[in-house]
Amino acid sequence: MVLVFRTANLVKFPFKKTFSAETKLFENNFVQFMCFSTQLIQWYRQNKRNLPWRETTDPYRIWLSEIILQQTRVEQGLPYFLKYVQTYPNLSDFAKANEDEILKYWQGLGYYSRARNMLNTAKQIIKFHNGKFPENYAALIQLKGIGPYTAAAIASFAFNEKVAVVDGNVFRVLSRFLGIYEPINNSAARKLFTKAALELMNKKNPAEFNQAIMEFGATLCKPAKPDCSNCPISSACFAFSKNKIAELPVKIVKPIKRIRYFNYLHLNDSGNTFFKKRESKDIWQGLYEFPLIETPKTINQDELLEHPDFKKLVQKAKIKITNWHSAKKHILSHQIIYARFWQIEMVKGNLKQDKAIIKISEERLAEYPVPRILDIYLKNNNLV
DNA sequence: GTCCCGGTAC
DNA sequence: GTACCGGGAC
Repeated sequence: MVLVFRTANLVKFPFKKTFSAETKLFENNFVQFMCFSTQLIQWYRQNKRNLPWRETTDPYRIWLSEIILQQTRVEQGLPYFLKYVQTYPNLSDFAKANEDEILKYWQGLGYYSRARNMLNTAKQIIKFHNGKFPENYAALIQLKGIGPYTAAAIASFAFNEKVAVVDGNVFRVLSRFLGIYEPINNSAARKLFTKAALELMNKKNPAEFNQAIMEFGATLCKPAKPDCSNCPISSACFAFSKNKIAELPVKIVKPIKRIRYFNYLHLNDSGNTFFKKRESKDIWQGLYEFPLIETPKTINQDELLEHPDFKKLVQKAKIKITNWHSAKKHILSHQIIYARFWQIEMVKGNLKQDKAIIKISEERLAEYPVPRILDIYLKNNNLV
């Protein structure tokens, strides 16, 4: 399907923000994206799912649906919506409910603060707004549980206010279509995308435009495997034309920092110490380190002595903790390791027989490959 | 099993 | 910036 753009509908690329160099080129070639709104709405009318909250302009029901749909897929949220509407047909019914009741119906949906906030907000509206739902974005966003997205959704769907919804779908659709490389999990992104969405919006029908762009993102311009072959605007789409669909939207990857506590046993057995090669599917595979006891949190001397792994290792040998160090922080791309080195004197007896643990002279420590954090420790203690 | 997705409150 | 949650894709 070829998209025919009418010159009369063109507007200038409305953003000062510099996009990628490619976007600039794209801008020259495809200023035609102005039929975006028309095309999208046309697509929406032909492809929309029939959903109960689309049959109403009752702000209460729209609010209910929008809160339920936060962080939630339509298919999962739908039965909850029906249950709530049936049980509480209007706001005052809802406001009279108690929290247990509301939460019971919410059970399984997750993010339970949404339900608690809803009850709170319902009561607020009864008390401070004479039971009448606030009718504009500014008033809506004051309410608990209603942020920028939900305020825009209610304001446009129920009252046709000219405000753009910016949810995950909108980020995706616009970043792909316009070639916006601003990372969507940056604080600057919302402003930029809100501006973009507002520029593209059909101001005569904000409600339908907002519905359309989100439905489009949810069912066609999906995060993975978007259905570009059936897309009515692919010919004007930056990502499609430049084969950049997979890289948009841009998201800053924030590695999850797993926090771990390592207790390294620097044993001294008359000039010898012990090393163990790391074999498991974990960090530092193949490197050597002191016998390690990993704990879920930081531990003190008594806790170390009582630790089952420690007891298993030492068994009946007589030992003495001669020194310990405060935990050293070691940051990897995806983990934070707090490593504490315990210096322990073997007074009498031997460690548990363990083929993996090798006994080595402290003079020869330098011959073994060790993780950075161990290397630093050994250097600090003049051992390498 | 692991990874990815997603609005708001604080 | 991080906690809150469950589901779907792989």
